[in-house]
Amino acid sequence: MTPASEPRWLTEAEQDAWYAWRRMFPLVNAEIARDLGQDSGLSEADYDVLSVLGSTDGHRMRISALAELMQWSRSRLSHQLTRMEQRGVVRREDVATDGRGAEVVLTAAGVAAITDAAPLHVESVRRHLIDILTPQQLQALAEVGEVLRHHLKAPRKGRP
Amino acid sequence: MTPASEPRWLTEAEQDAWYAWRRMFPLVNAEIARDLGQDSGLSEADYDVLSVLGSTDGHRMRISALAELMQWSRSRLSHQLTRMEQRGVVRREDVATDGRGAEVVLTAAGVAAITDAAPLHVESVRRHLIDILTPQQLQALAEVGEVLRHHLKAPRKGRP
DNA sequence: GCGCAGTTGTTGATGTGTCACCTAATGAAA
DNA sequence: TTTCATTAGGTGACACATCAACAACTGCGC
Repeated sequence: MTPASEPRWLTEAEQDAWYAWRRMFPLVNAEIARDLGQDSGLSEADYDVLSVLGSTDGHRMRISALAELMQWSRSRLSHQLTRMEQRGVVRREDVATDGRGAEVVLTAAGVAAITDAAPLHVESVRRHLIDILTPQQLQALAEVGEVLRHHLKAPRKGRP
Repeated sequence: MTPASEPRWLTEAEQDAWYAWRRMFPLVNAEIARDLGQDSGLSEADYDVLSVLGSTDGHRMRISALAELMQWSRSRLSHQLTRMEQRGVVRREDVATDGRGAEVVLTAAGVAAITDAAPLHVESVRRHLIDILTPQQLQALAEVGEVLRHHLKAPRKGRP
């Protein structure tokens, strides 16, 4: 087989972007996750599930649909729902039209949890991210996210 | 106690930035981590430790210094080093000047692992992030990282 | 020297994500 | 109807991160 050619190492500017990328996300998210735990006793995973369910009508959703919407594996969601079910914030229900399927439903406690948590969480996100950046910087983030998401769906070329 | 005032919900533009933030990082990093595992049999944590040690002279470092440099807890690093030591890529050594202390040293296998992995990893990072974005977007990322990192060290104001 | 607070590094328990594998049900083809 | 590939969802083993607790050692004040 042919020997690998010398790789294109990162330039100074590229390294800056790469290190920023690697560092900023875990740091900021850790702050937000810490707030969420202290303020509301929820993990980020808890919050994400609750907030999606909270914005559906009937506060319910087919499990596989929820997994796809959140871009989670079914396995991960199943484990997460088991934990949340034990804590009483969601409930599983069989669905009549498909014997294999199941739905998740928010319990009253679940509705209360997300209703209480949401305002505090928004403030936390503002404090640690949104209010720190300029509108231009926020727009740049959204733009980068758009480009990357688009590229994931349709990669320009496969592995060399 | 006083009732909480209505929170400042996110505007459309702010939501775009927030969703981009939440989604792009895990997705892109999962791609890069997957490449790393397939190409080199390493986790991201493995790679980070190996690459830091590989760029020190003597291929060795005091454990607490390594933890601080990587912004890891000592506990996390200790567990990680135990796993890596079992796989033979690093070795722990007592340090003479301080009976409490210890150093990590790359083994020959460790040097080979990082030497082999680095070029493939750079290509992967280019493929999934760097080469997709324009120089302006890369600079924006670096700038945002800088602002956020600076803010973490000196928050403008405490919790209201 | 003696006592003691602080540091270094490790360990075990717990919670979570991933992977491979499993069962049950579906729907379509033979 | 019988077969069979596919789909929905769950389970158990493992890898990893975090937390609290711990032992060993240091270096300072006395």
